[in-house]
Amino acid sequence: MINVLRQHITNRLGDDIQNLDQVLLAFKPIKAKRNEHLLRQGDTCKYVYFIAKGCLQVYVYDNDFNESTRDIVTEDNWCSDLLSFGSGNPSSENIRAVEPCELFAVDRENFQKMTETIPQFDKVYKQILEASYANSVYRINTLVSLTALERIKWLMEYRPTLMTRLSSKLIASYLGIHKDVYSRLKAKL
Amino acid sequence: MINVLRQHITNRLGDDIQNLDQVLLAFKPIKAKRNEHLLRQGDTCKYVYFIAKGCLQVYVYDNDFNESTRDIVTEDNWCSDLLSFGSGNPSSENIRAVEPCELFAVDRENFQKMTETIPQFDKVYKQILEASYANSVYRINTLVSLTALERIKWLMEYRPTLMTRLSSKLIASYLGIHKDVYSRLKAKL
DNA sequence: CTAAAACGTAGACTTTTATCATCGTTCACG
DNA sequence: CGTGAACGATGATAAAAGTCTACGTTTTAG
Repeated sequence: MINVLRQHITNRLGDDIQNLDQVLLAFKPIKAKRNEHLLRQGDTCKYVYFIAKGCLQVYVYDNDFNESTRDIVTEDNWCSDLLSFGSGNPSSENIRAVEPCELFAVDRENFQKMTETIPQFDKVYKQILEASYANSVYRINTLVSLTALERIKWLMEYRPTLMTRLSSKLIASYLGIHKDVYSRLKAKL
Repeated sequence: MINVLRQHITNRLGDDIQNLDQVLLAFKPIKAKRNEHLLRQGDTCKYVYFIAKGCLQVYVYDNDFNESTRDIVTEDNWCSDLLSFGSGNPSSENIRAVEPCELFAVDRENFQKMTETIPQFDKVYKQILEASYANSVYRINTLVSLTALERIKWLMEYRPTLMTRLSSKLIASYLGIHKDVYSRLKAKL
């Protein structure tokens, strides 16, 4: 399974990477059960996770204790609260496995050491950041410029597999609408 | 005015930076008039801007050709469409000066050369990315978890100067609500 | 300086979204 | 297995947000 991570990195940096085995050793394999939490708000985010298999939800609670999903991350991607991870400050977010997951986790100490000593790993970090940022930018633009119905259509076009793979409740919370509304609008397509 | 940029960098990296003068030379001073565009959707974003003075709006158009503001960036911060800038692909965003601005612009060629050859500048780039990303994460969480009224209160608390400094129209578009709604809700506080 | 344009507020009204309750269905777990 | 909890759909209703018009004020540009 670690080969999924190896492949991910070589795909991005080419296969002439020194220290790749050393990098891979810093990652701990972790299995997360469905609904298991990897991070709770108030705790410091101690790891960056690479998802080899499964799906993670990053969410916050609104004033009425409903979940609002900032991001849904699937296999072959990275997931963390990078802000808390980088600063050591308590996180305001929660991360939960919405499917049984196979993950690789790297802690802050190893992560920082590698970004400082292994230039290739530093590039990986920048790519994680850039990809996360790109994703965020698109998401903000959809949230501020589209209606609920348009956001549903957007998801169908750009991340169609999510809609069949995940519960309606989760999709609705990702789109920033209520599950009842999602159910009705979806029926009208 | 270039000293604002010099100060910004030394504040973050300490003042023992080699090549700082070389770095600063790569930045072109630019004055932008109120309402002048620095980027139009469809064009490639050629520069990263440092704002020494003034305020920039990053926005997209929705289906009805209304502006939806992804971000508002003020002095002592960086602004760009990093996705288009990094990839060279056409941007889907627009950037406009909402006040007369004094900017420092660095183009892609110089930027990439510096990230590769000057480790200190690479750190600056990572900090720009991290700050932009952190900002985006907060923004997504407010957009998915707060009502219009709550978002107004949020802005009053965390970016109060924006509310007095900018037009209601712009603030409303930043909050993802219509100007009429913003006007009414504001009156009810 | 002045006319035109843009802006901010307000009222009336429509549409969209949220809330609440209900009811089969599905799913998880003992 | 069976049973209790979670889920998804739907109707009725309430609340929130959007739309349109109007009007006085401010800003802009010639």
